[in-house]
Amino acid sequence: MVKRSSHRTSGCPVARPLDAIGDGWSLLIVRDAFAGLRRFGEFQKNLGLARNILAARLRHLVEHGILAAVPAPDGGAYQEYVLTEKGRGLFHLLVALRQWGEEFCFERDEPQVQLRDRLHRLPVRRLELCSHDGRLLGPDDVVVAPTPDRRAP
Amino acid sequence: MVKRSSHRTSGCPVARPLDAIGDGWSLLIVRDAFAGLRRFGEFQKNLGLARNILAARLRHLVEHGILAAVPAPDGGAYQEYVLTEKGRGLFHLLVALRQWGEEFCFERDEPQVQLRDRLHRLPVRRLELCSHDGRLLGPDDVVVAPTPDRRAP
DNA sequence: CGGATATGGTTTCATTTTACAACCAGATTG
DNA sequence: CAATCTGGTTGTAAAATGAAACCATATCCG
Repeated sequence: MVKRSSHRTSGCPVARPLDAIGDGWSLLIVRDAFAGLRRFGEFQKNLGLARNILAARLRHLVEHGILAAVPAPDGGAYQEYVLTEKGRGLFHLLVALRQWGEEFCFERDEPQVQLRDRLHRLPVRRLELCSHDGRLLGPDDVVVAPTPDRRAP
Repeated sequence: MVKRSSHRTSGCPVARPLDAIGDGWSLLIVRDAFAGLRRFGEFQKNLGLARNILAARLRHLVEHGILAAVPAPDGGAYQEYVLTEKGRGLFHLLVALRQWGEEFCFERDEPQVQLRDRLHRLPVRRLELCSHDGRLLGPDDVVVAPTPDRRAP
């Protein structure tokens, strides 16, 4: 083998993120971070993965700027892992994963959980992709095209 | 080692999908399937991955009901791989991945592509998560709660 | 103070997965 | 009927994964 293949140099914005979050654990760590978990032990207990793997994943997520290791919130001697702006940007991705899981990965008679609006405690809508003028868009309604030059002047 | 850990039995709808699409290639295959690719050779050439890995991934995606291997569209001797309903359900997930990649995985001066409305060729909006009554929701505006019993009567 | 225990990892080693390359079989082409 | 294209299936080596053992600090408890 030569090395696990990297998508760093791909020009496709679907491919590049997979280096950072394209494994079986990273997104679950991020999910737990959204849920408020911060400490190594909390993640380890909640996810049940091997500690060396968790350490490697946390390091990886920190390197990719998704989590930040902050030194000590309450004067404790250890560090905590908190979501960065980039990490919080994964919210819609997690919601998409969740809604797809809800719809396609459970039998009808299985107990399940759902996302609700914190204010009224009612189920949220499905994610929506809209055109500039507000029409709902599906797979056949979009095309990919070059982004206009964004270089600083 | 015992076996790569599975999330099949997890009750969390974020975790379960990762067995099906939680690796570095599956989502790219699905992306290409959305783009209209169907044949083994097309995927292989476009993705540049090893043929045995592609064969394994395609088999895996078919087993999970994301792709279907249809026998022969034009009387050809080989099969083609097409998205199922479940596979098409991954649209929003791919869009979320794409938008996150666009925003956080490119330098300002890199050439890039974006998603546009096919009708007017204008950039699409960001994905939106809305409450039942249409308010835009962020990470702090939602909670998870048990889904009411959905068993058939 | 001194030992027990909790926390946050790293190390070791066996197993699995990934990747590349070579090979093979059936269909198509010349 | 030989060459070649398509769609795979073997090898084989490197790398990732996972369980358990180990280690270094901190904190608790008597």
